[in-house]
Amino acid sequence: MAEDNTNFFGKVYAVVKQVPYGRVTSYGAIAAFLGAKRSARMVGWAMNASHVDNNVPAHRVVNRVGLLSGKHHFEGTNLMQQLLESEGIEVEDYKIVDFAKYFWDPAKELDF
DNA sequence: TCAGTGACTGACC
DNA sequence: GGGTCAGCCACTG
Repeated sequence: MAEDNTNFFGKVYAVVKQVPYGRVTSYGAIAAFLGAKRSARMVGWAMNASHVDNNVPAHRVVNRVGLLSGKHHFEGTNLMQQLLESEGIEVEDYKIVDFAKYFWDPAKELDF
């Protein structure tokens, strides 16, 4: 399941859970960190499957430009944005403002 | 087994 | 600056 870091999904969950409060990362960054940069879609798919696991802050994972591409997968139409704003992240029109400022790179900040 | 699909990304035009 | 295409891989019917 989510805690099993032996498979790709498990690794994705493990990384996403390490994202600090008030920070965000991208699908590509996670994929690259896991050694599968070309498999960013799998990260997104993992998020799709992670909605059953509340411990996975999927709202902190956005695409490479900071756009909340997965907002429609959250219950409300703006739940994802509200969650980010509640963490002090500026979000405008479903897009993170100063994305680079809040960006958290697992390859640099994390060390598996 | 095969084909379609997707919460992505980079390259090209 | 924005639209399109191909590559990537797991899941579903």
